[in-house]
Amino acid sequence: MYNMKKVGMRGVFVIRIEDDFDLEKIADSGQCFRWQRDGDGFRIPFRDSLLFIRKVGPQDYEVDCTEEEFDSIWRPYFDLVRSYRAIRGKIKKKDDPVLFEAAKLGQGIRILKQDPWEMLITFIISQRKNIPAIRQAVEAVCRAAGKKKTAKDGTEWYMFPSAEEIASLSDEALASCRLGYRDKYVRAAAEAALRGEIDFQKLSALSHEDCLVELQKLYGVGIKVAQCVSLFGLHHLDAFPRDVWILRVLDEVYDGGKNYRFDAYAPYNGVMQQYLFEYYRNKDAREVSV
DNA sequence: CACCAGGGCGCAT
DNA sequence: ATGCGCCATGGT
Repeated sequence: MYNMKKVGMRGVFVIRIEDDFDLEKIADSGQCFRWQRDGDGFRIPFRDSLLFIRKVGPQDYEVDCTEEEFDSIWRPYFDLVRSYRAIRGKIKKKDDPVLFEAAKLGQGIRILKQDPWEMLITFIISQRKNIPAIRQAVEAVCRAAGKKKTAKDGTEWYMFPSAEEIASLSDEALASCRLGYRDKYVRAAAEAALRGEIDFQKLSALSHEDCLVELQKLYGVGIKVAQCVSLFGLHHLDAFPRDVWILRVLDEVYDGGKNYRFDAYAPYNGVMQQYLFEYYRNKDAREVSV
């Protein structure tokens, strides 16, 4: 626990996180679509838990769970046992000034350990959508099929639905989530899961490459979605999803990717991908405001 | 191996 | 009001 020590304890307590950790940047990084801004903090749903977390000092965060819950659920979720500062330190300015700058601006981004089933459905839904639209569609699916929960403070929220819950939706109910042509992919994935054809335990034990091959056997899952599930759901940190922004930066800066040093950053190419994604997606806005 | 359709929303114009 | 583009994929 080199990057975290507790400062107090109660149902609400404050933890100190000394490693790279920036809630705003993680929330904006396109890996989680259900975080909700609440006052000066965030409400974060994960499986059957809801965490409220807010920054109360340079490295201090107030959380509304017990210490045991933080250690068993949220510390793994935030991947706090790993040093992202050390990963960032692998980037040398002279080798790659663009990635160096991206990582400087993206300091604080981490790769969350999210639920693989949720990631599969979420990234199937994500195709050809922008981030606000993904948020809306995912929330609609949760409201239509997920279990309703009430947090300790009375906040009502919906769990991400299981395969059974999604499969049991009528065509009309699923259509009401406005997933467009993706609804058939979502239904197919739920039915495949019910037939026992998706075993995330087995997938996470496979090599990253074999894992991608297996995921792509699912209807509606191509290389991009497979990489996202692998990175954000199975925590294969070398997975490198290529969305339009990454293809753009590879094309414009790295000669179509030929000059990008994948070998130098293995097995953390996925972390670098997050820095580049964030950097390039916000490039225009940054240039206008500066 | 190239297109191309298919939904719907965010966002700039 | 209107068109363009979005963390793609399957079909032809």
